[in-house]
Amino acid sequence: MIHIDGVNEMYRNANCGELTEASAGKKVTLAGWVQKRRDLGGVIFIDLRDRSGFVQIVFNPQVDQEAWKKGDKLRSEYCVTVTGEVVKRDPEAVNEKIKTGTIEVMISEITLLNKSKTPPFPIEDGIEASEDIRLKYRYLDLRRPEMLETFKLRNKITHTLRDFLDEKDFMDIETPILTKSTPEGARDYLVPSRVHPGEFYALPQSPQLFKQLLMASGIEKYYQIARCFRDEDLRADRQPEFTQVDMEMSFFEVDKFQAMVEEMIVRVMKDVKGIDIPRPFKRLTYAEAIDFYGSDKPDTRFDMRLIDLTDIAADSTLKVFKEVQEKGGLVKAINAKGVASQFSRKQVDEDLRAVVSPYGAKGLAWLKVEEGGMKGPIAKFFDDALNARIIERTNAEPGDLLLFVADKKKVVADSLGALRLHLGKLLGLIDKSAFNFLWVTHFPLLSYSEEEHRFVAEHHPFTMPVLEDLERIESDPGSVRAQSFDMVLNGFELGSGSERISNHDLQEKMFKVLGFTKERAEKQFGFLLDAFDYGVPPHGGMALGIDRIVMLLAGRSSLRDTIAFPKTASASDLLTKAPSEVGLAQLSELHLDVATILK
RNA sequence: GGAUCCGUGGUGUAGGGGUUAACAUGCCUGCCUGUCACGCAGGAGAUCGGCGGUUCAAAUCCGCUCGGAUCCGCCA
Repeated sequence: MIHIDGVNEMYRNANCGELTEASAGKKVTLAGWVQKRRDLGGVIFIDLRDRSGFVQIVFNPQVDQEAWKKGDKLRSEYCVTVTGEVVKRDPEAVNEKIKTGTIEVMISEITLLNKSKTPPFPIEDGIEASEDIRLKYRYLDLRRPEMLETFKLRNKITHTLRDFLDEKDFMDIETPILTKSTPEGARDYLVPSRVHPGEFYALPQSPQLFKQLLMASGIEKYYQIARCFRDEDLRADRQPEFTQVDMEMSFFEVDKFQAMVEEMIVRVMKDVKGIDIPRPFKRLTYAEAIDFYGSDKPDTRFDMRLIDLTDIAADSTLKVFKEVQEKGGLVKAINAKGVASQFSRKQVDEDLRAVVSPYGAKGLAWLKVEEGGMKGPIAKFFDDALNARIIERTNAEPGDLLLFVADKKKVVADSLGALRLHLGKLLGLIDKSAFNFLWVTHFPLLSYSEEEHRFVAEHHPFTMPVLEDLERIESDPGSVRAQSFDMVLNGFELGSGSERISNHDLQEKMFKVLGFTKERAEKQFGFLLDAFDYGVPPHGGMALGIDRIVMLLAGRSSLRDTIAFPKTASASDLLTKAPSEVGLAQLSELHLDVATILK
């Protein structure tokens, strides 16, 4: 695992974790860190760790008095190189719990390379140290085997991706980090220009424009493992800088491209996890995903679909149910099978309601299905005929718990979607070993922004509309679907792709629909429109988030565990203490000091 | 921008108006030649995140603040 090729043979000619009985009798030189010391007074045992694992080394005064004396001084995380003979352990001394437990190394020579302070937390798996301590001493945290394994996994994933894309004739091309700010979409990180007072570069949210320009350049197939930057608030699965495998190709055919991406994912899953993922992947349209699961990135490892009961609810005597329909809203429910007895009235009204309320749901109605009727505070609003219809629609049986939200479409989808996920986890309905890849296609091209009082691009402004919808782009922009697709894994969005607009006039029209003046479109994206005038091929592509892939394949719950030096929720780096203040001289040089700004 | 939770020896926790601030582990010293969560004996180590307030008395109650976590908004 660590290559033994003589490049550092003064320090090592074998790896700790790879020694086996086959090496018994050989003299080896190892280099690594003191994992654990067991000093029995005479003989001293030390677990010596390197990147490959660890092995027990033994200091015995009868083997070498000098080495034994030095061994007595070793402490946790001291960095050493040792030489000794590999010996097979006596049968009763074998430790079956460790990989190298049948052998040990009798040390005759030791060189202390560097001492260590006592580490703030033990360098081992499953530690309890809080995350801020781990991040402050990230270099120690990364020494822990489970962290090391995650980065080995990450390396294997990127390696496999590169190999695959290289086989498919994609060219790895770097695009600028200092680039142009395009305020559409996420907030940009800005970099002040020293040479151009008052002007700024932006760090790329993605290489989108450059990869499209590369298609205009005749590159035909491009990829990059690209760092992207977005100055938005963080989440457990969102960091301000993150890595994508970014792909774009000319003479683009959506289905063929998707098939290739599937092949790539299948390769990764096979090479990295040894798991066979069946193809083709499941597909849902955006509309179906929202309808069935209340989410555009549904976790399909369990079912529990959202069921539309708007029509039945409207026939009840419950006022809110009737009114919702008149206002264009929905009444939907999920059926939590067989768990009615697991939830007290209080648990539903408090615990489950707390799940839906952040999404704007004003209430969570519920019915417990019993033999011959329904039970619950709203049961009185439904007669037997309605109950029968509900039972039929929801496939309900005695013991089931039906949970209803009546509200605007978005609130119903968001809140029941969240409740579905919550219950899936709580009730153990999720097969944690499953990897459910899913395509979600045909997102809306545009969505109305209440804040900006205009339509904004759902994906980005370069996405090709579904051609048959195009006639409605001015009359009913919200109904136009996009030639876009997301890849979803176990409820996480891994990435988005689309066919791009490659026509000057259509791109101009899109900018117009998005509320750009001709001048602003020209100023911000003129270079792209110009490029479209020189025989740009039809093209498209997608980008997949590497950090999230690593997170899911490594079974971690935080993106931070997949990034060597991540940021906290407030976007700071606890190790380097970035961001930090800078001096006046530096600001002045960048024309950012108060005096210059006021001038 | 908003909500919730957390902050006590190096680390992880307990305590919750007056305590010698408890426990585990780690650390140090001594003893120990077959341990592998080594063992045994002893020891050091905490102004309870910071500031302010209430009180005779604050680690404990209140306010603000800093830091961390999760979520909503936000994330083309």
